[in-house]
Amino acid sequence: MSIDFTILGILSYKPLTGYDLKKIIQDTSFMPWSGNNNQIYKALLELSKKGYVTSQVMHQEQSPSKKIYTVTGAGLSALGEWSKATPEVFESKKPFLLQLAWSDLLNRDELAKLFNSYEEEITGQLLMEKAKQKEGFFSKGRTKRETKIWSLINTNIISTYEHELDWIKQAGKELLS
Amino acid sequence: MSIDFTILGILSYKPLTGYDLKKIIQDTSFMPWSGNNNQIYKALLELSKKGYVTSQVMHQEQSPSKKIYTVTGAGLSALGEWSKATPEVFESKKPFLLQLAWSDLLNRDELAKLFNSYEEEITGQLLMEKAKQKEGFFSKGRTKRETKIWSLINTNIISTYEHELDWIKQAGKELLS
DNA sequence: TGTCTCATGTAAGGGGTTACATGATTCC
DNA sequence: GGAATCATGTAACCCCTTACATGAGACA
Repeated sequence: MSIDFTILGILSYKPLTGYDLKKIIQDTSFMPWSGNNNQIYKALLELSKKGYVTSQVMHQEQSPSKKIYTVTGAGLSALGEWSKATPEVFESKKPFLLQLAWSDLLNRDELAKLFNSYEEEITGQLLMEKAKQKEGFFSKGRTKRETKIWSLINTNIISTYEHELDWIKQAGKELLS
Repeated sequence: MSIDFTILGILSYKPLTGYDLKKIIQDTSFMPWSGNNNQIYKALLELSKKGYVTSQVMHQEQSPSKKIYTVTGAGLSALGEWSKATPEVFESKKPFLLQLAWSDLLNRDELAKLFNSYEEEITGQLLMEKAKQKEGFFSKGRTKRETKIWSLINTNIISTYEHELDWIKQAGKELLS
């Protein structure tokens, strides 16, 4: 569902091709899609049918032809409506908690190894996120307020991983000391 | 995939019916499934085929017959192997961040309303989680260590929502002041 | 009378994933 | 020569979700 609004949102920033959208979605961590083609091209077709986007074919000599998609007035107002809707609460889906739940089967060393590898994974993820944000699409907005909003989003993501890191460190101390 | 191990894990605590599993999965927040029947009964069939669980039909006079599932040795060792695997990092899928990303379309009042309703939703969720944990399956383990592990899981969930609450309050101050 | 709990299952559909297909250019 | 990037699309599959179906007893 919301991949539609994600696409409309990105296009509201500027007209882009499906390929461009794919790249943005792929390396924006708070967009929960693989960014692989099937969905994007399918969604663009549907959005066209609904009149939320229009496309223009650009022939290029060197590269293959592009379809540049532009959001319409109807698309923008649909996006605005969606923005105002009551937000859903996220569900905390952490596969690690599931794994941890039955880890009393493991001995002390195995448990310690599990905790260490999770800590390493999170640390790595945190570094990646920080790197991404420097060059990512969501660094500088069109208005001051948008820049501020995007900075809040980035803060949320980073601090979520930092919070998890704190938790796993504390948990390790409590369990393994 | 991991619903299989989740089922094995729960059954490792004690033998149960599909119906019991459904209820536990439904009201355990870190198990990311609807807990609705299709998957559970299907998974139990597959687990039977693989020899990870066995079932015994119990006829009852007043209620419908039950199938009580018990985890086998093979099932337990599969569960143990899975527990040792390198944990995946969770992805922070928060629909609210997606909604926020294009909220520069909204005016100040609409934005304030959006922030308030998210804060309320999270507050409500936090209360629910705290209530759940008091009576939930994952309150007291079989061993001291298991009790400690489950308490760490519960702490993770609660503090994740608390962290989100802190963030939204701070974000509101920064954006709307 | 109607809804809730116990108890097991089926049907249909949606959303997402990976992999495949094509074809040109650029870079090592 | 082989891999990566640009660019659009298709095919197959998996996981999960909602809704439906049945049928009995309990409770208001």
